[in-house]
Amino acid sequence: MRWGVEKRLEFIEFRLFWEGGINRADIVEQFGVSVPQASKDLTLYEEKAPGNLIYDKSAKRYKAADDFKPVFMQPDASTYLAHLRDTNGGASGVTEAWLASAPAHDALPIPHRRVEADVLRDVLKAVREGHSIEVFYQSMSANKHTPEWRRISPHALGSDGLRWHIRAFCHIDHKFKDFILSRCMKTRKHELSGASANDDKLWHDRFSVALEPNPALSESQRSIIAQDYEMTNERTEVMVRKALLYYFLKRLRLDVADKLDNPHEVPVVVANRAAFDAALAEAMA
Amino acid sequence: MRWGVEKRLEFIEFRLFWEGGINRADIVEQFGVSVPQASKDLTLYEEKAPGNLIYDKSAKRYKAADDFKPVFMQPDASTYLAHLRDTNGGASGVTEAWLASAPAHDALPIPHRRVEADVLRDVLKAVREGHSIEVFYQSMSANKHTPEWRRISPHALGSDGLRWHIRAFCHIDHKFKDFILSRCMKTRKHELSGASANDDKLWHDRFSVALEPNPALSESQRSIIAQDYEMTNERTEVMVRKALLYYFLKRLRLDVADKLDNPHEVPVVVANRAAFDAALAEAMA
DNA sequence: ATCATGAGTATAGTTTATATACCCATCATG
DNA sequence: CATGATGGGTATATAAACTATACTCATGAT
Repeated sequence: MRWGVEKRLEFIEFRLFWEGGINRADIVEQFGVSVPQASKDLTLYEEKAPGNLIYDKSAKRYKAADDFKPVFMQPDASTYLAHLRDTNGGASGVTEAWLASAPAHDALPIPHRRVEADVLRDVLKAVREGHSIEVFYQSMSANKHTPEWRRISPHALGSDGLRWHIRAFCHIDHKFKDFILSRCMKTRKHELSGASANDDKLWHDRFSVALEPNPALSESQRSIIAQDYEMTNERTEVMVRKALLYYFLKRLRLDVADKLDNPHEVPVVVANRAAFDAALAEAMA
Repeated sequence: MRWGVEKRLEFIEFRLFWEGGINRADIVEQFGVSVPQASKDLTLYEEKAPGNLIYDKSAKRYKAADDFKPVFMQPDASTYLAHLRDTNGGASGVTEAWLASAPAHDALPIPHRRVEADVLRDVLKAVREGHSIEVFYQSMSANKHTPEWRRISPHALGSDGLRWHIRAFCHIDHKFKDFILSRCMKTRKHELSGASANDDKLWHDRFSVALEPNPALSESQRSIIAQDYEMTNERTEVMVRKALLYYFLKRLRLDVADKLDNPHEVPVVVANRAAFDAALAEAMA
């Protein structure tokens, strides 16, 4: 089956499963095919997935059968929720919007900072070809009050969940550091690299964070958490690069959770806290 | 032009722009077309976007021209980064992986909890059709030690950035509350709704959070921040539903930033803090 | 010198899709 | 209760897209 046809059948199934129904017009809108072709697609879908499709003459709409069994996709809640998030801001549009009758919804507005496409593109090129590069960078350290040109040898990108940064060898400070992408104003001057990616020890070394359900919760609550996080013996290990450990601490509020948050807001805590703190100290040195 | 063709041209352009080059084989792999068709696509791309494409005979690879000008997509860093994030866990696969020569990268592992597709599907149905529904829910409040059936009238979905919850009228507590999706084990018994979505005042009311660059930063740093966040007079307003205000506080660490974090980690702070606290108190009542 | 690789092209034939036209069932409306 | 609007189905002829196959060319590695 051709790629386009497959996609349309997948779309039909997506709509049936998540929104309960579909019309020819939906297919026409989404893919720009003709009305007869949309008819054929629905007929074809019925052939490939017999019994999933029921035409409700009264509602004038195809509906999903009660015993609907997906064959073109795995029913996955996180996929649907990702579509939902994408319809929210309307900005990025990574996924095509496959949702028609989405529920009322809202995601927390995260004020996000713009990354220049040309900057990212040039950084990617430098990583790919093993170059060093100069970035016009606004540092946030106290003694840097204006942006300045800095030569770096980038080798990877990292994300703390809210924004991406470049992992690079800094030719000024002579060590590997993080450079936040949105603070790179422009780039110039590709040259030979000043360091090997292999030497970035903190990037390659990982610390195994042991998580356990918050002991302040009831036994039943803990077991639910353990189940949700797919723990064994109420324990799970998350491997985190040492270069990302600090962000992990902050993002999951591990530094303040026990003091400031209610236990029911803190499903999991770090079980190997001493080792964690030691690894963090190493990473911050 | 047919939808499938358009998508392939878009793909060609994406690869050229972000990865600097493309081969016929890439198109064949991605879309399952024949080799001659991939050739035709490249020829067609050259027609539609003259001058963008340069064949490097030595490298045996099409490369992006120096003066490359996208015509099938807007060059958008966040789209690329979303692709990048998707290749990370490998789990969801919202976007098709369009990246071949992605840089080394890693996103902070956020331990995430599984949402049952059937639960979400049933909740969506209830929202769509204005039903109430029973969910087998593990509450985290101290006195609820085991999951129990609760009747709710859901009307919307909300996200705090880390996980989604249902916004619903609770038939036990007789008020609107949040029900975290991953803690809904199963659903049953659709009935008539117990409340109108319009009555959920905290959902519909929004508070305008005023953000300003952290005053602890230098003037230059503040002006950079102001520019990044597209502020005018070093101010920007973010409208947040009162029902999400508490999450906003926690996620952006607004409750602890001034005490525990270094100024350079906290680009923005709340400018209308008194009003913010009042709104928050109202929302938590 | 030979071969593998990646690309281009030509031909014949198939699949997919369009445009157009006409038919049917349901339901709301006058 | 006729009427029309809506949503769907189907038939035909035609056009576009795509495949399979086969052969050619240029480059660079062995």
